[in-house]
Amino acid sequence: MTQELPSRYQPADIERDLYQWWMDRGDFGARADGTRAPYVIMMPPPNVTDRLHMGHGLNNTIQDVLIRFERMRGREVLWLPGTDHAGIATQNVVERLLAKEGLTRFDLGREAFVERVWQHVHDTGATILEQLKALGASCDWSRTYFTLDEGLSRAVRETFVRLYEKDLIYRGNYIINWCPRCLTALSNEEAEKKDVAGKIWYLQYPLADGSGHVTVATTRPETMLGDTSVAVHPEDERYGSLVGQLIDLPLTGRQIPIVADSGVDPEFGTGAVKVTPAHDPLDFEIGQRHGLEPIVVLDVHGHVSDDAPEEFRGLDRYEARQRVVDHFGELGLLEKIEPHQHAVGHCYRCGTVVEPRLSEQWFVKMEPLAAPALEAHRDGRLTFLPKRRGDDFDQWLGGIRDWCISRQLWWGHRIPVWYCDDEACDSPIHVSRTAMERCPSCGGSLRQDEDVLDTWFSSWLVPFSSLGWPDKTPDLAKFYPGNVLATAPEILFFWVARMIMAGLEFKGEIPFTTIYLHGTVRDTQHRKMSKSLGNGIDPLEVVDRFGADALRYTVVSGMAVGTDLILDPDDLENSFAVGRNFANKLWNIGRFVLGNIPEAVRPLTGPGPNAIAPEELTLADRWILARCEETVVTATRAYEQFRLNEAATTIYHFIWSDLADWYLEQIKPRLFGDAPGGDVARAVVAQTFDVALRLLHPVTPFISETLWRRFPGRPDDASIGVAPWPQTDRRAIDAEATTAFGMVQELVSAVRAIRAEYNITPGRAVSIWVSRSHPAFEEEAATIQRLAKVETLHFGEHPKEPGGHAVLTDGTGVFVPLGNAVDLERECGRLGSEHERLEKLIAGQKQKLANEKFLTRAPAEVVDTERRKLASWQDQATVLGQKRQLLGCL
RNA sequence: GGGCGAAUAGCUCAGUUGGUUCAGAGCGCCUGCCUUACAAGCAGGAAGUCGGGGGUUCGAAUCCCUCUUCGCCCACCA
Repeated sequence: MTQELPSRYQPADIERDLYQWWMDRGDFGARADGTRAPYVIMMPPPNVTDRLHMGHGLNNTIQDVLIRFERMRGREVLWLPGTDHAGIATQNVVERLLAKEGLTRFDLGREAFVERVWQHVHDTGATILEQLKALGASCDWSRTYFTLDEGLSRAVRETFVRLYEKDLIYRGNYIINWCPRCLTALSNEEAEKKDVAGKIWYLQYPLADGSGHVTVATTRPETMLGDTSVAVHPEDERYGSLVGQLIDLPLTGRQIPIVADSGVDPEFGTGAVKVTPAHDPLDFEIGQRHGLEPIVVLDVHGHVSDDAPEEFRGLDRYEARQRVVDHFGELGLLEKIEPHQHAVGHCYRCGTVVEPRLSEQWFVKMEPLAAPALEAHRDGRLTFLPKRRGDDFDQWLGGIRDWCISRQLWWGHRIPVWYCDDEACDSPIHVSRTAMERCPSCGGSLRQDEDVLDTWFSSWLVPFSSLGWPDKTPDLAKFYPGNVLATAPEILFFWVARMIMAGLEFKGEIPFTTIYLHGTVRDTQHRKMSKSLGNGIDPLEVVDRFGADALRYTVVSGMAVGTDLILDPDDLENSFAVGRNFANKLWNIGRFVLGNIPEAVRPLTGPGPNAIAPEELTLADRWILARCEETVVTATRAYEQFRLNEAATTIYHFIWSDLADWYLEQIKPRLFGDAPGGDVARAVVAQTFDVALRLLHPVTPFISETLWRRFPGRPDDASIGVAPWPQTDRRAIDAEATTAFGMVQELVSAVRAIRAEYNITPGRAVSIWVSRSHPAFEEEAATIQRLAKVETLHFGEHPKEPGGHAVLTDGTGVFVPLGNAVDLERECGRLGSEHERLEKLIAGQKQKLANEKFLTRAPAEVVDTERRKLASWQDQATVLGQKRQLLGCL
């Protein structure tokens, strides 16, 4: 595979075909029967509501980096993709589409509506998978799942039945969060608390005996229509004598008692609470304790129900609120109104203010499930990145409440419960793994529960349901438990925590050990990207314009663990410049390198007759090989520790600064023509670039593969994706070469700086004097001459004439004669400020080294280092002083 | 109301356990270059009292306290 590369980097030309080639090879598929150690990541299944956004781009890039890294390291890698039916979210999307046609789901009826949703998700589901491919995601597509697939549905029913049989699922009448728009119950997590600037109304409730009134404070006056009592704290002296008395509840004609309950906070409001058991969780509990019959005064739409006084019936809750307040005002019972900031639950899918409402629902008893999960965290089996997310996890599990799992929706897993129609049946409720027709106890006809399950009730099973559970499949045996879960922190409770609980409950093991909770993609104002704000970025647009590699490199390098990723949706060019520039650079390096190693290169090591002997290597060769080793060590460790940004930027720096800016420039003369040493340079550049590409492959798969495959002698069927990860060998790091070539770099930079300072045109060669020789300067003299455009390199004392001066860190002086070009004043100023800086450093350092405490308490090696630093600075200062004298500055 | 995090160059952010190469990168900006891989580039440069104050230490961007400003999570004070 050595055909020539196009001269321009056009990602679109390579990515699509390359992805297909990978697919055809089958490297993304995992083998359940293999002997390699498994490495498993479950993709957080994107919702089929819509195509992917940049957050998915980030999430899946991270996963693919980890997956490709481990695949190259020889693991049996399974990255299992899927999509989520996303019950309430998807139903909402389709309902909105219907609304545009002037229809509601009720116009269609359940069956037709569900059919309509299926149509929608077929489209979006397919688009999502295509988008993932465009990003380069190396998933095992043969195992792709959808949470409504028959297999996963079977797992859902299985778990429901098992939990029911263990008494961990129950049905009951409790206060739940109700969305009056979606017309369904929500879990506590689905009711997002948002701070709202509201009001608190102080209402006077007259005592029935006419002896006065009790003032209650409320943020929801409309609920007073359903009040069944007023509660005070039992030890609240202000109200002690009133307990047991009756109140004439205004507007309703009802009388309600004053009760004492320790759930009341005497500090808040007036210390007297109006109790609405049907519309408030605390009130519900108080009602239960005092045997008060709840009155549901708000219906499913949030309108006042028929159990309220006639004049309010049918009113929207906010209209009713105003009407109630008005009435109290007219009756002279409205004591005061205060502004009040408080947290109000909002439906996480439509944003409507949820209404706490008494309703019969199915629940999962969570405490027994949470305990083992808590333990798994506390005994260190779970690792959270960043660590502090583990505290959130711990806190949530510690205070966990039961999970309302029934939803009054049509799109989702139907609850596997059947009710007997025969009222006389003594066992009317049947929970079953399979459809039931007749009542097993009385033979009567059955009807299935109309409701569906919370969408998360299928997602929490994914780590094993996607592998065939409850069957004992080879996949399950090989790939459960998995390793890493990478997702956004928003779904830590919805999904991650529940997966851990389900894994422990149904499989006896945590489903993964590392939980990588990455940041959020935000715009330049740090706002979360969203459709409604119009600040989203379509990953496909980025891929089209700059390539998947540019997208991937940008997001990986730009985000450390625990931080967000800021991108400007109005300036994609700038946002993705880092990745785009780097991809382009790689391409050009590739063109240069591959164009200069047209044939197989000599082996760098080994006993073969053609192998390169160590003494054939130049200093530059040894240096770049050492830098390459260092990069392998650092990057590998960074990948292992999930510091992907560090891995990416380390490799970037090696390729761009070390390899391209220095090494490639250094070897050019050897490469051109039949210059001596060309074979060695080719071998070294081939080796180091090959390693660099492999290190980089997890981040930029397309371009690394494209270039890597074209290396001379590469078999046509070789793929970098399954090439071995570079070995790390610290012993191969040649510290001496690193230091020595570093001096050469320093010298070249010093001369360049002087040239730039005095505007010496790039074409004009100069002579330079270096105060003392050094083996590195001798060996790389030609390099110095070429890279700094030096005609003659002199060693020793320089002529006494105007020129530019510099001092290297080891005290070596550098002189560039400039004839009349030199501006003496300017040069003196430059050297003067440099000298000043050094003197300050020296003074501080002397003080430090004179400090008895430092000498005795600091480790010997630190003291030693500091001494050497001082010596070096003093050397530099001396040389600088001489130069200044020569120039007549002093 | 509780818990937690962040503040480093104009912008976006690195900085692993306090001490070599600790004050860095990319973008932006300034200067000069179309040097036959790359102008999406090359070379050089300006720019930060590491949010304020106090403390611990021989030594602090790094540890402790405090203040300010942002942000996140949790919460049945009606």
